[in-house]
Amino acid sequence: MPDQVEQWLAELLRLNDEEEKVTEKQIKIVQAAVEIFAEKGYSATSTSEIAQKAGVAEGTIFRHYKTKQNLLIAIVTPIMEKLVAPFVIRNFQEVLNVQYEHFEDFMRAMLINRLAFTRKYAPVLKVMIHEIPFNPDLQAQFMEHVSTNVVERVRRIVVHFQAQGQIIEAPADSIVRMCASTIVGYAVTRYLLAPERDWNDDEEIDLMVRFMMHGLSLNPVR
Amino acid sequence: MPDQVEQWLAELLRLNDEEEKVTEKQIKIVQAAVEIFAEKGYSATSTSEIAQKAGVAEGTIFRHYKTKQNLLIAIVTPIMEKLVAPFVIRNFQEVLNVQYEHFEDFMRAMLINRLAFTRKYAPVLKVMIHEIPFNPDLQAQFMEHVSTNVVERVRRIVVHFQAQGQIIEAPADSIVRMCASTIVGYAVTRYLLAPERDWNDDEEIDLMVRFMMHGLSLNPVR
DNA sequence: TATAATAATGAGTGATTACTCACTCTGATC
DNA sequence: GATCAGAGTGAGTAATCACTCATTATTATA
Repeated sequence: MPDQVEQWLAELLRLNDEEEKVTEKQIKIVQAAVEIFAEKGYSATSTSEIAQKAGVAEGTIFRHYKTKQNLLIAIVTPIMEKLVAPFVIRNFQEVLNVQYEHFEDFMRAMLINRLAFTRKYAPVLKVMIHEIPFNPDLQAQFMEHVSTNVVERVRRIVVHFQAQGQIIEAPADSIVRMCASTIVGYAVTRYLLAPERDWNDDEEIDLMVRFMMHGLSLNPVR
Repeated sequence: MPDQVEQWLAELLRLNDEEEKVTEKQIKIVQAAVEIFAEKGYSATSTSEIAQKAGVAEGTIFRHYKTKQNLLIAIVTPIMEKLVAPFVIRNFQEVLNVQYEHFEDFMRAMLINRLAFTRKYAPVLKVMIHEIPFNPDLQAQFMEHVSTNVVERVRRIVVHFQAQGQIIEAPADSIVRMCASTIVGYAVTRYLLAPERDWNDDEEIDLMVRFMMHGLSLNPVR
């Protein structure tokens, strides 16, 4: 776990905002904070506990992150950005038209890609999910990134495939929500609720794609 | 909101364990606690704040609920039991065989029923969802009620309809999870994420049933 | 090696925390 | 009206909270 966290941390924090200097101790702090936040929740975690686990003086935390809340934001923000990154690329719609002739291919690709992301950042995503409802700053971030950017773009894709007659004519928002529920439901079960279970990811992905494709198909049942 | 909360509270606490005496102040305390827990989270809520909002001395809270954690449990436990109640009735499977010839009817009935429940107890369910991952007692309760009771029973129903050839042959757990994701995804979006949006519940329910039925149907797509 | 700048420290701060307890209040029973 | 039991109180407690700051250690540049 430490190795893994340090790996993506170094990666993330460095390419965050034009090469801000990040010290060893900063990495240790974020590392420890993520672990404890994910285990006991943000509010139930004390800064002294973080300092102890990070092997750092408590003052060091406040030297780099002025407040405890600031530390939370510094942890969640880059992950939130990376979470939506694949949807915010410039030529999203064009890539789609060219590369994915069928809705199914698009869904499978996205599913595999974002599921790998979830595995990689599971602890931070857990903290994110839990703290968004109680933190106005995170709420604003979430609204901007996920609601405004992602949902709106995916909506357009749904409309696109509806016009092609590949999926049913129903409110695009509802279609987006049902697909998102299927995927998020798996991600949560897979990595948060029962990560120790034996999972056959390939089989589950095939099943979900089938479920969603059939669910949105025009064909009548039976 | 207060009226609503008081209504189900009186109803709940009274038929909880053979008519334990519940005072006016106890109702006020639980009422205030639920509201603040739902708004800022359990750990971020102080007992003094609860006392203030309830119009009660802080000592009164600890007279009835020995600890803050105890108060949380006293709030969540009865709702957790009611949440799974429809699945735990004695002759669940028989009712099903007689009353619901088709999988679709069963799903629609459950969907409507549990969605009404979610609307009624939304604040407590929010608290429940947020605190289960961090509270061993609630975790144990959830495992017992939801995992052991509900999932196991619904699993058997899925297998039943699979044998009848009404739905696809896939791991029953996965089918249960995908249906649960669809429903929970709607409940969360409807009552927690965007409760102020204009929702057409009947249309959404029809759409979800269609989505799940098509998703699990045997027919090949296109 | 000297100097400047930044990183790191940890004892100390007032505020707040969950919880206690000696006490008062209230209403039912004899 | 005396007695008693439980409901309710609120000042008080030790512990812990996020955060500060004067001081020291480390590093980079000259």
